[in-house]
Amino acid sequence: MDMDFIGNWTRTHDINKVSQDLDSQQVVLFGWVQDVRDLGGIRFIIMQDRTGTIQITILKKRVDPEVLQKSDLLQKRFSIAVMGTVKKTNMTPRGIEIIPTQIKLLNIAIEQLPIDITGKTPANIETRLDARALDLTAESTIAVFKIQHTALQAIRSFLFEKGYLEVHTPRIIASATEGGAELFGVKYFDQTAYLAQSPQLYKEQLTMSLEKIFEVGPFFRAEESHTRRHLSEFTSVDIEQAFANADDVMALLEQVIHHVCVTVKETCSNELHVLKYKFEVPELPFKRLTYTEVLESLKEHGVDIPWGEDIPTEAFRELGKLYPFFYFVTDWPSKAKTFYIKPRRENPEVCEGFDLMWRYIELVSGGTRIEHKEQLVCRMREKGLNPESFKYHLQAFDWGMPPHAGWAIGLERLTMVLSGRKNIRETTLYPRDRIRLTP
RNA sequence: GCUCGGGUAGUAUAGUUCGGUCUAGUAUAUGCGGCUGUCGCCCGUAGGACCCGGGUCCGAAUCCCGGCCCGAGCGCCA
Repeated sequence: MDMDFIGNWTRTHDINKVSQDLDSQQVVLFGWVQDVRDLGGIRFIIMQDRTGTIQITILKKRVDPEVLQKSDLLQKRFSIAVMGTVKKTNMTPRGIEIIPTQIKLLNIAIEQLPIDITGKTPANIETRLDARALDLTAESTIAVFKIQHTALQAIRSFLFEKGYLEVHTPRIIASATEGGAELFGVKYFDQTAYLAQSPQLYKEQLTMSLEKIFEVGPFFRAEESHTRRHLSEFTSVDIEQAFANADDVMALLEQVIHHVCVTVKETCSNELHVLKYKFEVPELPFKRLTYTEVLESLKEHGVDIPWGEDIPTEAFRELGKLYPFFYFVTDWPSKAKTFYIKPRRENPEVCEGFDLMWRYIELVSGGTRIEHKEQLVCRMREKGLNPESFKYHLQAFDWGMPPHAGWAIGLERLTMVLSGRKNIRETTLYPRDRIRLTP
């Protein structure tokens, strides 16, 4: 099949920018064939780009024979350019259609696509991920990532506005940053290195220089987790701030989340409509429950957890039914949190760590950090960690480490909340999990 | 890692309980033909599948054993 060249054509409009205001004007559109409906004497080409779809209408008796001939060839996913006239009409949902004067065929696709991109016969997530590049062309999939983009943009602009500096810490590290989560090892010349599970230690160190920082980036956990909310590679939105405590960063966090919800709701109404999903902008402040209150609340509903134990998933699911929106869980037992979270001065059994939950999903975790070296070393030992392997981190505490606090949002989990997806792999372009390493 | 559940055309599924009209049904997709206002177009037509290996049996998609792959939940973790 002969292909055309773009030549001197330039795109004049994104497809969603073509409106009734452009009636009778000539436009040049680039995109793909999403669907062809041929009724005999009339043929409708549904053309798609990342912004939406538009109908190209071909009246076979009236159209230029060359255009007709070209349109005979078109199949789903063929990449095309269309020059044509915008026509106002009451016969399409958008009130416009394109009457083509010239069509260029830029590239072809196979006849039998591995998944249905129009949504008529939805495929399972596994099948979709195997053909992810194609799956990502489905309007509903695009919608998820537009929402993610909008959320991230909202977070960034909010934090920039508040004076946070965006930073980039290493992904390749020499040893465990936190203990706990398993690390992926990598060959690093003649040494063994690891993929970072979090920017935690670096961002803490940066509070003694840049004071208020944030970072968005991928982190890696070599856990055996096999659930709808875990990934081996995920995107973390981290902040850390000097001269602040848990209360300060919780207040910041709920404002960030609120701003994200408002922004997504305002600017992604089409995407939310495509996804058939609605959410309410949460009211501030978010509910704050202490760990002890959570246990009491669970006990009233028949779930008995001894104080000090971690809260199992099943209990969180129960809790999510009682508090179906955003809520904080604060004042965790010190032994249930990592070493760098600060125990409360008046009662060291509990700490200044918190989680922001959405129903049963842990969206964010954070807290006040320990700023004194001796206490930090002491906590490392309690957790069975060797302070020697943290010597480069610990030396920073000799140089005027300020009191500080911070948090980390799981971006894919936040996207689940904002898009109503129930599997985290739907909110990641190319997910990596216990099983999947491709595509 | 543990416990369940599953593997049938490109996709999504029915059939498996209790083996036999299963020559494996349906939808959608694909090919071909028809149709001038569709928008999940419609109508006709064609081709297309029982994860692999072994066993029981006159007979296995269905039962048994082994393998491979996948999902959900738990644990771990965030």
